[in-house]
Amino acid sequence: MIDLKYIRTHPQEVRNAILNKNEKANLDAILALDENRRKLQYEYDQLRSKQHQVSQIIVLKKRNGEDVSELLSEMSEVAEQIRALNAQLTETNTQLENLLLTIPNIPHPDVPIGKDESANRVIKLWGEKPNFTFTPLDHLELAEKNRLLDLPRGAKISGSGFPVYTGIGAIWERALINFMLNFHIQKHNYTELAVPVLVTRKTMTGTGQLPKLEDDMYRIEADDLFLIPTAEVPVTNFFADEILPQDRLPIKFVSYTPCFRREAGSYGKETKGLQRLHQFNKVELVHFVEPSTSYQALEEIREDAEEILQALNLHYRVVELCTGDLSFASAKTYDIEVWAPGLGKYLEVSSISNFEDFQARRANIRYKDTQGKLGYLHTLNGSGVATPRLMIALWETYQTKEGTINAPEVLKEYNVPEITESSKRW
RNA sequence: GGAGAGGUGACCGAGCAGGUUUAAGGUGCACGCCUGCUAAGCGUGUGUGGGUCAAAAGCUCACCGUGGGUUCAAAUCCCACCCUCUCCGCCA
Repeated sequence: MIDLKYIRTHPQEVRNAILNKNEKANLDAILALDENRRKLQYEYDQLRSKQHQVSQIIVLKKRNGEDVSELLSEMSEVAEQIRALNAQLTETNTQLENLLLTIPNIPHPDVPIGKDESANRVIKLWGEKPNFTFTPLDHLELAEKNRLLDLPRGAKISGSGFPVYTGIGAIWERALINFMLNFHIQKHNYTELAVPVLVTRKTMTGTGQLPKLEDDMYRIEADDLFLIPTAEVPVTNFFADEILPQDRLPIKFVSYTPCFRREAGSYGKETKGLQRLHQFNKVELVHFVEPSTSYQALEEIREDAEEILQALNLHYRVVELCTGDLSFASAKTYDIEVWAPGLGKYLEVSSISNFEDFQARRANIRYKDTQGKLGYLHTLNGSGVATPRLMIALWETYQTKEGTINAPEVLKEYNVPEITESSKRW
């Protein structure tokens, strides 16, 4: 959420942000409602103040046995006006709040302005595309050969986009999650959180998924709960409506959860194999920081996520998103894209964003600085990383001429078996 | 799901047969005084948000789980909901 006072004083800047992000929001309506609200508030305050004063007079007169019936009937009218004003005020505030929730975050000035991903900037390449002496298979072919996945049965159980990992495929999945969690906990000093995957509407609004993306969320209608699209939602809201002392910052959480996305409107786009799913697993990194340090923290999370790919020795690139490709709540985002040799393309495995105080305002997360002053802290997060596309890159990168798959060194510590002919155990 | 108890400021805790309580008192915290030092004691201050103001001060409004309602007036009365605890039932 953008500060209403800021909108009032910098309307053009907000207008540009909405435009550059390809969003729609009615700024004029907000400004008009704001003005009306302040007018109503003033009138309401005046009348309430009068009511308080007369109330004291009534008390005194009654005590002296004087007649107060005239005052009462006079005040009865004032009360009626107050009720009417209050109703208008409540209505105005509700409308204003609802509209405010539709204003996207303002991109950081450094972010390249652009309509879509064609304006994104590749800012880094790490490693090289592996060379094969044979034509590499894609992950689906490899999975079939080695019985690592069963997508048809997943579709039978739940519909398309709900994968079943089988045998060693499942073991690798579990090991990867464990590896990434331990890596961030031990090397990067994160605290692990195991959180609910069903959350309330308020929680979903706090991080900015609602109201905009309701159609993309799975919803449990009977209880008005939502399945989380990312651990960002429950983890960031962990401190909702709280005030943290500055000396506790930064706070860094890592959390593994399954993630659920309806992907409404994206059917047919890059859906082959594990590329786009309704349910997948992800390890997420979340930071709560003092505002002046948030861009430093953004780089830190990017490095933390990159190190996972480095440890697995996978080629990847880092992309800085342009304004048109930024998410609703983000001020600046990096995507990390890993190379998938079988598919012959880069796949997004991590998205790292600084939300500045946008989520903190929505979720009401503040901090108290050393002078005792209150302010909204900054929140950030990044995938560290999502497993399906990571798995694609792993299988496709570590495949052999025989169609088997070697295990990366770091996963061997997790007793991950090599994937060979004899791996087909069922 | 049923029955009961409860939800008040950083914390504890009074107020709850409506009106000088614009939330008592205590603890903690901050500053000051006193003291050889510490402790004790004394004094002062001590929330959040909105409005007004160039800004600060000041003034003012709102906030006693949340949302409605009754009333000239609500922490206090009424209704609905949420959360916590205890017991029962049901399920793991």
